[in-house]
Amino acid sequence: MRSTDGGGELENEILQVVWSARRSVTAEQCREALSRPLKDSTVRTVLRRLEEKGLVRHAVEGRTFLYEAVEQPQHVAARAVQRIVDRFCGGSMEQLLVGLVDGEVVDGKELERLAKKIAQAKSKGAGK
Amino acid sequence: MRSTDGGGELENEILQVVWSARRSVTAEQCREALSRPLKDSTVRTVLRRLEEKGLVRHAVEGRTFLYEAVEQPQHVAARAVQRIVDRFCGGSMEQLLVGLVDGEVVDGKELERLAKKIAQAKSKGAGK
DNA sequence: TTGTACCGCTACATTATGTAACAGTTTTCG
DNA sequence: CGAAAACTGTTACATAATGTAGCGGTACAA
Repeated sequence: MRSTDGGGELENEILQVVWSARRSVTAEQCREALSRPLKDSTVRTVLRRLEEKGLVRHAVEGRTFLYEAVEQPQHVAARAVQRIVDRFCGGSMEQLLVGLVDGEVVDGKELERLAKKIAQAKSKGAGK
Repeated sequence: MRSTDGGGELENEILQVVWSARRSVTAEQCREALSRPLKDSTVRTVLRRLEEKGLVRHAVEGRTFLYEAVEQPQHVAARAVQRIVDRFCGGSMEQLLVGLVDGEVVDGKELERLAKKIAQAKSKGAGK
């Protein structure tokens, strides 16, 4: 296995479904939530793979598997970004940010505003 | 082809070599720069694939191919981050930043400091 | 002219991913 | 009770990306 990311497109779609569920979902519910009509075995296979990757886990309710996400999407995103920083920015978060602004992925001023906002929220919310 | 990223490990290593070169490199120079002993045909194949992905280009000097990077690593990183934001953060850069701070990939204060620094540098350096 | 240095093309194994069939086991309903 | 339904476990197979090379052709150097 290459990474602990969402990997392929279908895996990603199903992961989104799991995340969008208030609490947990069954394979069948996932299947219904998808746009394309896929066989239930297909959905179950993908869910199993996501579980192997540690992205979802399941509990057993009666005979049914109830899947739920292990991490919040932002955390998965954070880990992915960490890898990017390591791979392409020599581990420098600053270089990444410069690249983001430079590549117009985010506006400089906007980035500053968000950073300030987040830092404040962080300091206020008493470090757990 | 799945993406325009660095893809696999070897592709990434070779891409790093190209980036680390002051100007351009030959397949042979790449090969020498790698830790593992690989056949030159292997290195050339990977360079060709990187070129197909638009990550490097080559010029011909005499009979030799001189490879150079098309984009700066930060730009490739920026594109990768954009995809992550789309996939895992509903397109919200703010959510990503929150995730980064929350996941301790970067400290809140540090992020703020960097953002400020970058915004300033940006405004000063007159719009390109 | 004979290596050598290089390139173009082809090949092949492994892994990730999409997609599904089938078999086995409980419930459930007529 | 017996068959259909609902679920899971297992296995399969095709396509793509990637790692890793082999070979054959050609131009250039000694």
